Amino acid sequence: MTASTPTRRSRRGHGRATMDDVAAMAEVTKITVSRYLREPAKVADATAERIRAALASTGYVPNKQAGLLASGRSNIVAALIPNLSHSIFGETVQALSEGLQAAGFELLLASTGYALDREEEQLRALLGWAPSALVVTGRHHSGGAQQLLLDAHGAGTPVVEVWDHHPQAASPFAQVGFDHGAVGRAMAAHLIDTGHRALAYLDSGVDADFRAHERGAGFAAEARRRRVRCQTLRAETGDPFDAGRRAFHALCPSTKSPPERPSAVACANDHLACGVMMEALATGLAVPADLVVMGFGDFPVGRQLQPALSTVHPPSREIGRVTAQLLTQALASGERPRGTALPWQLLARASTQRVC
Amino acid sequence: MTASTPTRRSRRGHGRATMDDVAAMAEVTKITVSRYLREPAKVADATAERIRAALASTGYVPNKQAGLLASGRSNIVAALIPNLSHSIFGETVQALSEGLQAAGFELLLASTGYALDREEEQLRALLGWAPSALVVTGRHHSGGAQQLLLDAHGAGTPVVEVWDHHPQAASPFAQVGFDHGAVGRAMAAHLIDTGHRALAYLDSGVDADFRAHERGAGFAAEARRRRVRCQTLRAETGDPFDAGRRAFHALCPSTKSPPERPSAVACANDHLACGVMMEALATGLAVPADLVVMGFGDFPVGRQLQPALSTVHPPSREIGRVTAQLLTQALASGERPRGTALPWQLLARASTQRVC
DNA sequence: TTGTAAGCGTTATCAA
DNA sequence: TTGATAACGCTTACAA
Repeated sequence: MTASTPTRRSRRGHGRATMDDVAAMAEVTKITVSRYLREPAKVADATAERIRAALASTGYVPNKQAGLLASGRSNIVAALIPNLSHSIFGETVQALSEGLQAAGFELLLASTGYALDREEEQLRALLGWAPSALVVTGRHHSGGAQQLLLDAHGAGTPVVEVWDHHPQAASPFAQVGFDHGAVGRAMAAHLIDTGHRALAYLDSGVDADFRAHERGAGFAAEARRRRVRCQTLRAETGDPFDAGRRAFHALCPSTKSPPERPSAVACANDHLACGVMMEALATGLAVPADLVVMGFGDFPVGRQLQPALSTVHPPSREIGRVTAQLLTQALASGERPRGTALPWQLLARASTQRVC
Repeated sequence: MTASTPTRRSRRGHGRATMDDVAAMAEVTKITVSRYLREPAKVADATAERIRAALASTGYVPNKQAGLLASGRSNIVAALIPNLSHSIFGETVQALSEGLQAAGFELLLASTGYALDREEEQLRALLGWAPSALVVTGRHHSGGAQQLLLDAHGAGTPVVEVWDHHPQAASPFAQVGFDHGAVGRAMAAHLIDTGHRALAYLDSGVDADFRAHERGAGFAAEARRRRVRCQTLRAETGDPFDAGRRAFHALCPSTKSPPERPSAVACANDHLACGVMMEALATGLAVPADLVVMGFGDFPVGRQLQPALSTVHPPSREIGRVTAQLLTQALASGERPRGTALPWQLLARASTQRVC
């Protein structure tokens, strides 16, 4: 006993113990081992005991490709994310991963690096795993990618678009996120309500950051509706702090003062906003007295600045948590997942405080 | 011609086009299709043309479980990371993912949430995919996990420990990272060299953050060697900014002044350091005049603080990049990967500047 | 409660 | 240049 040299018969196998090895040691056939692994109750106690011993002594690890191929269903959820080094998506992925793991699913991850042309390629690679469900970011996809998603959807694979939830544009897929246009409008409204009549939106320099552009569009629309002047500027690519710094000078040349220049700048994210604010302070403008700045994302840095940065807190973790839950339910019941709009919060901190 | 209804014969299949469907349409057998997919040169031009057409019209996506099962090798690299919402690991994972994808590998990701007991479980799940290589964080593993890694290593699967590189402790696995003890010593040396004689290290509150503890040990050792007094405090769990704030009061009660209390505090990470510094400033201490603070990680926030936070810049992206490269080479050549020590940088910014 | 037979979709081997 | 056949390691369906 216990001498655990598994019977090696295979020519192609990779040397690990197989179910047959375990079965031989437990003096049963592999189907009984398989059954024990999935429905232990259906195996006699004595047999189970022998199988347990064999399992332990061989160090058996089931081969998933074989199992999935045989059963026809994978327990993989494939997710395609723009960028993982961005803590915002990191939180979503972390929560998604936790939720899925708890339910026995595995997360297969790919990132596009915000490159639209890589989306289709990556998606194709992910689909090769025959995932049980797909998670993609946003509702804007390249033509090829959209078709792949539609095919998967058509074949009954749940598809969830995270970080977006557009009230009108009826996507065929479930959306878990929020309306970025509404966020943009709320940002503009906040600034207008606190007395500003010359606004600017500093948009993300990343082409494929559609959600930032959408917030910008909402921002501009609200300004138009309220008949307030509004300027939009696209940030340069590269380090967002530096881009913000440079954008400040483009928006607020020292020769001008409001309403010639904006008295309030909203940014596509907190890092840009940070740059704008630091540079404003360095130039001698007071924040919020001379210039008001707000960002998006509620990055840790914003809370620590002097003055603290007003921003919008997105439901990053919630998106991951809810998506995991939705998918778990959908996969268990066989029904299509239904999207959810998740709440965000406008955090009016010191950087946009009205000065008396 | 385009009528693309694949022959559905299977009872258990999941409805996608298989290689047989493509073959039937191209009027060859599946092995020829398989060959075309892997070695197009070995297929006659006319045949290849028909296969291409069939491929496009069926929208065929190869089933990886089947391919991997048959070939015995997966192109999966499995990685186990403490936490993805932490931007430090996010950068590593992003770079790893980019490098692996470029070489045709896929990244299967799991996170332990810094829970040691989950490591073995997660590792076991990852191993089920018969990954071509394993990436784990650090060199401290639970007993079961260590055994699993050793087994994999013994079976010829490359194993890389990232974010660590211990000069003495000979790990059987390749290490790509740096010596945290050395970082701790350098931090202490920096503070002592700038005139401080009462130091403190604020350690991470996370039990499994072994690397932070190791930096602390190095820090304390250097202080001892230089005969400088040094105190170590474990941060509370929870929000690191708040933990830093509270730790400040524990370390520097208002009743004491140096050398009764430390004149320099090094922290396990920049967020803790931030908390310490903000609270010091709020309490009326000047930084760096009355108290010097430094962190670790070079988080974006540190550069933006007033004064800018001194810190250590770890090679986060480099670790991912080099690991991908190492594994790609090792898998191509069949040789074991060899570890690398990567350089970090101590960034002495304003928060530890000597005051004249 | 346990087992037999067939099959999942692909690739390796060897033959034509 | 192409194909027939047998794996790969597991699960489903159906018996015993």
